[in-house]
Amino acid sequence: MHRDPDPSAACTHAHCDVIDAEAVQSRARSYAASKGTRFTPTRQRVLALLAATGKPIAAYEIAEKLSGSRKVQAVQVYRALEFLQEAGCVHRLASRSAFFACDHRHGEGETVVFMVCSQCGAVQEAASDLVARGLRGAAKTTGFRPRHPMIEVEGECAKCAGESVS
Amino acid sequence: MHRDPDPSAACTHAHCDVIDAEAVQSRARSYAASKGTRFTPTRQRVLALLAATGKPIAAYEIAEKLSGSRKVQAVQVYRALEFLQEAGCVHRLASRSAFFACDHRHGEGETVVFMVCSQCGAVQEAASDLVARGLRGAAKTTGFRPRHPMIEVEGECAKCAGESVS
DNA sequence: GGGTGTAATGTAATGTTATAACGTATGGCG
DNA sequence: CGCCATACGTTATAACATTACATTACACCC
Ligand SMILES: [Zn+2]
Ligand SMILES: [Zn+2]
Ligand SMILES: [Zn+2]
Ligand SMILES: [Zn+2]
Repeated sequence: MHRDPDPSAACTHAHCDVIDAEAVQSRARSYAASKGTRFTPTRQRVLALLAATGKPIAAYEIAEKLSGSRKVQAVQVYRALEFLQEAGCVHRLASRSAFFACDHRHGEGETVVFMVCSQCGAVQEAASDLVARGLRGAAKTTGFRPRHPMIEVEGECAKCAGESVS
Repeated sequence: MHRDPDPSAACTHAHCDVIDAEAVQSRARSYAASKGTRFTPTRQRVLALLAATGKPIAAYEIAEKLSGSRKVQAVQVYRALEFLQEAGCVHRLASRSAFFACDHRHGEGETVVFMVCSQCGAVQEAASDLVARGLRGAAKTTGFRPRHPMIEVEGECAKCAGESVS
């Protein structure tokens, strides 16, 4: 997600950009250190799966994919996801009740837009100052104090839009 | 929701603005007429409840509240909500999986911001052209074709913010 | 090494939100 | 009335998420 397409990338999935697994893992690791907690194997496995998948997937899907001889229960996945979201490595997409990895370092108070392709499901992120200003303006007229904006736009990514035209 | 506060309004709930039930019902009625469908009693009851409640409530909560001698099943509520959303009388709040009535007439392609108070749960709506432009700008940089934006901002409404200060 | 306390996990059950399937009823229309 | 589409009633199930509680793993100190 949210990286320039790289034709040489190891992704076999035409519509999924790959995220920087190294970067995102190291972020999780330092978050854990800063909180006196651990970046445990389960958390690592969930994050690695999300990073490799490159688009939003459901928690139960993660549980299934990680289940081998030992079955991974949904509750374990939710626990890992909670940690990873706090660490800023993973976002939840409310419109789909799905989770995806993010290798951005979002600044505090940054207003991020999730653009979700209705064809392939891939998500692109973009920070927009203009949107942020618009939200502040909208809030001002009613005296509302904005805290946590959530912006999800459904549409078609460049690849899918291109294909449907051809 | 989304009306100027009116101290003379019949709302006993300090934090819930009341919506124009008449207007919203007539909108549902004309939508039904235009589609050759009906604004049936169940649909009327769901809409009336939402209008009177003035803030988002869950589908199962609607079912409970409407249940008297005859129990109203969730599936009936979801069916009514589907109709009402198509009619533009009701929105779904993804961040809370809840539904609320709306007496706005949103223009086609209008970008609406839902501002949800984390204290009292009330929702205010505002259309923002600036946000719309921001979204178009963000989309442009990646070639994304936006279709259906969904913008939900959590924060504190003027009333609750005022109270917490005092 | 052994004791202690917190973080994390395992396991089972339950809660919450949403839809599928299918037969019945209703209402408009010719 | 007979037909057709819409809507409803009922049951079941899918999909998403959390609670509760017993147990284990780990860092820390002695
Ligand atoms: Zn991100
Ligand atoms: Zn796509
Ligand atoms: Zn509205
Ligand atoms: Zn409030």
